[in-house]
Amino acid sequence: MSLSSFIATQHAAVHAKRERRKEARPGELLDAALDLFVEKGFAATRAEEVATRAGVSKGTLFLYFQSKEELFKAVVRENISGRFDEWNTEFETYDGTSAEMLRYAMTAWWERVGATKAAGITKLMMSEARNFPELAAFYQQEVVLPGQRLIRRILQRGIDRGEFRPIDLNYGVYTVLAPMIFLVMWKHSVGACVAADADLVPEAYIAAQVDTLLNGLCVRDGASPAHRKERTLP
Amino acid sequence: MSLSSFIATQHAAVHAKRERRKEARPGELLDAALDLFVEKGFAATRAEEVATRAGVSKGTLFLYFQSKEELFKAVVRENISGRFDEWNTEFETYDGTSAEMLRYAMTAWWERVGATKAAGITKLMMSEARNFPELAAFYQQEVVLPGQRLIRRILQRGIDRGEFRPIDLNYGVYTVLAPMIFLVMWKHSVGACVAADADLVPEAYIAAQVDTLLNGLCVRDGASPAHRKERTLP
DNA sequence: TACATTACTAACCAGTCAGTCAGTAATTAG
DNA sequence: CTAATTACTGACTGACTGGTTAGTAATGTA
Repeated sequence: MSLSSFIATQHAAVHAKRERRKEARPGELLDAALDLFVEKGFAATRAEEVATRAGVSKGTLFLYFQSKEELFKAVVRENISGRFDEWNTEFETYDGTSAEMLRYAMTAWWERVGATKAAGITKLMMSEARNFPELAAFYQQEVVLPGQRLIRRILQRGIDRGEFRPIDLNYGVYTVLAPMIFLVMWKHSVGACVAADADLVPEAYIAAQVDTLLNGLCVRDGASPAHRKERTLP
Repeated sequence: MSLSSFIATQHAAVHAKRERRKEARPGELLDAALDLFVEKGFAATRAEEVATRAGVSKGTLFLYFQSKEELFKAVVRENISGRFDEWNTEFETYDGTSAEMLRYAMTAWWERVGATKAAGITKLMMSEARNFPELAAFYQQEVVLPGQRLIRRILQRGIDRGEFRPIDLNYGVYTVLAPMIFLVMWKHSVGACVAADADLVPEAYIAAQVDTLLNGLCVRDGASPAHRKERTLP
């Protein structure tokens, strides 16, 4: 829970007194909404619960956001959109090999997005896009397309430099995207309710995916990289 | 729509006459439920809609299934569980290379599962597991664990034969699983409502994933396989 | 202190939905 | 043909929810 919504909750619990804090409300409502949307999804989150967690009544929520859908859009804008500028410039100035760059991108993505609540929004959209087409279109424009462009640029760089094989980028993008989306989905579904999920450590998962992505499963013809152990045939 | 539920719908539409068909009802209800669960998810599917599509009233649905959750479990048992015996024996008798085997497994999975309505159940579970923990536990036992064991056996075979690198199988399983789950999620979310999805052809996607999975993104040191085109440095 | 403004609340509305049950009608038994 | 059985119906219940609004109380102003 964020500091502001903690304070809001304390206010609601301790003082029964009604307060007027026009500037703070939207932020507190957005924090509460993010928590609940991530935890329960869009459809299953009740407007009144968001309001209560933010320390206000349901009426106040609809005073600041004209509908539940608008509330959701505001949450996306607040937490996801606008991060892509930062990422794009970061990768323009990167000067290592493309393999290193891809590894860095995927590990950094986990630290800065995958492991945060923002990733819960990705899971939510994958889950509920079909039932809320307007939100899906919004998210597609605001998040998916920018993300795909970024991945494509990394792969294109590797191919241009002769480091990566000249694969079809239209599918190569998904080769990078799929393991990340899968991890988010898994952590927010199975991971949230099945105990047996402890054996999927995100950092190790990402490392394993990058390794296979770069080097493949098959044994190699050429020189052995350090990580590969030799093995005798049975 | 299956033949039986088509007949049921016709009955409901044409004859207003009430019929007694005790043996046919469960199957028709399960067919209708599968369609609707796949299309709208578990929570968003209304019991009455299932009944109507099966050509009966809501009361009749609850005559055959004691609750919506039990209806869902029956759908899973009918459509998914019990397919694993067939798969296991099929792979026990396979005698090609492990690379071929993996490619075969993933393409066959798409044809026999991914492209069918059954895959919609996978998407549903990933989406709603958190809100329905009991269903999640059921699905984990009935579907997820058997599936993971199967993938693990394929990879283990490759490693035992010296065809695959000796990777950590606990993560290797996800290397194979992730692209398939991602495809299902994508097709059932973005693919169901965003037009720009036409550029993801499942068969080509699977082929690209298998290729990268086996050979990696990086250019190779050794001899070129047939599919790899040589490319001059810029 | 008196009045005006407005952030905020709580009761309310209209609509939804899983699950129930008294009753109806198709079928079978006697 | 009558009576018993039972598959089936649809109206109903009670709980819930997004959104509205009349009214309340905190604050500013004079």
